[in-house]
Amino acid sequence: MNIGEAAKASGVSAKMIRYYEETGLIPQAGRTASGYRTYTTTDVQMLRFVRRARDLGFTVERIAELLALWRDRARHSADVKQLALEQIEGLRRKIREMEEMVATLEHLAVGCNGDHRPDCPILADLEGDTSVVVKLSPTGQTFGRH
Amino acid sequence: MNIGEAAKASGVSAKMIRYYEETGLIPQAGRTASGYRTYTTTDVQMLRFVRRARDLGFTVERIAELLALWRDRARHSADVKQLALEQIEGLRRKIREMEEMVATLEHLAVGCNGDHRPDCPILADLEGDTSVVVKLSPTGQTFGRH
DNA sequence: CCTTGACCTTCCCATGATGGGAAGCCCCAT
DNA sequence: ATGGGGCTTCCCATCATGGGAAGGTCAAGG
Repeated sequence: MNIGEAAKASGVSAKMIRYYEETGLIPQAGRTASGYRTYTTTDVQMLRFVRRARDLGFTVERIAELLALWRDRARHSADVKQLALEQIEGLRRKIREMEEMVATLEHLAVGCNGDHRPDCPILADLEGDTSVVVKLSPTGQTFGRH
Repeated sequence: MNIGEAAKASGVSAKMIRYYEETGLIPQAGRTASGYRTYTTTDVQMLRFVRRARDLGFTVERIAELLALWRDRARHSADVKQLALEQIEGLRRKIREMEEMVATLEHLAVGCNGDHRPDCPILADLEGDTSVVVKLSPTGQTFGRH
């Protein structure tokens, strides 16, 4: 099948399929006499694999490792699990960072009247050197002033 | 003061200060006769403002709006609050997405032995068309199979 | 058989925020 | 006056993705 069909069947855009091939994430596709790329159902399965891994937030670099393990029949499931756990770790770290941002913003927003007057603790905080950074305790309670 | 000092005082790298100036986020700095950029304490305050807003995850585009409000003495605090609430909204959305990824990965990881054997539900899921996507209910419980 | 429209190819450019590095000028202290 | 560190501009790279142009290909219908 052509790249367009493979794209539809895998959920990966034709643009990205070419990019993945160019960067070596996936092997070079077969070609027709006239130069069109051709894809087998196995190729589409691999593309779906990549797509799903992207949906789970893996970087292309990580996906290359996952694909290598996928192809390796003598793999150790421990290695796969390791990658998954590291991914969870990384996601959790980013989540925590963003939760801290949310907590700080909420803290500032509740103090803001939100009316026609100009006074606003949000701007005051951004401006001043008495910035509030709300840290999250493990219990989810907020505290701190910095 | 020179750009290096301003960078140290504001926490924004010299590279980024030039970039912000070039893209119009901040006004063009003054120059010495020989072409060096010069910064006043007011400029540094503005740079700190930008820095803090970045720390809260605002995009440069949003920060431009915040700076405009900051400079506008006739602003309505409602507009500032609006920006903050939208920012919270956006962060929450991303957090939710990542939490779903984490939930799915954890679900898959607990089913993986993590030993020397090759069998691994993580790869099986990525590969197959019986992919598990764990959706998060409002109570934090997990359910669903897709 | 030829046209038409949809598809494919490669190549270049852009995103957003950041950093690296080179070539060349400037400033200050010794 | 010399040396080292700071400044200038300019170009390139990141990461994953999309847009678009110029040109070749394929299949269906007149």
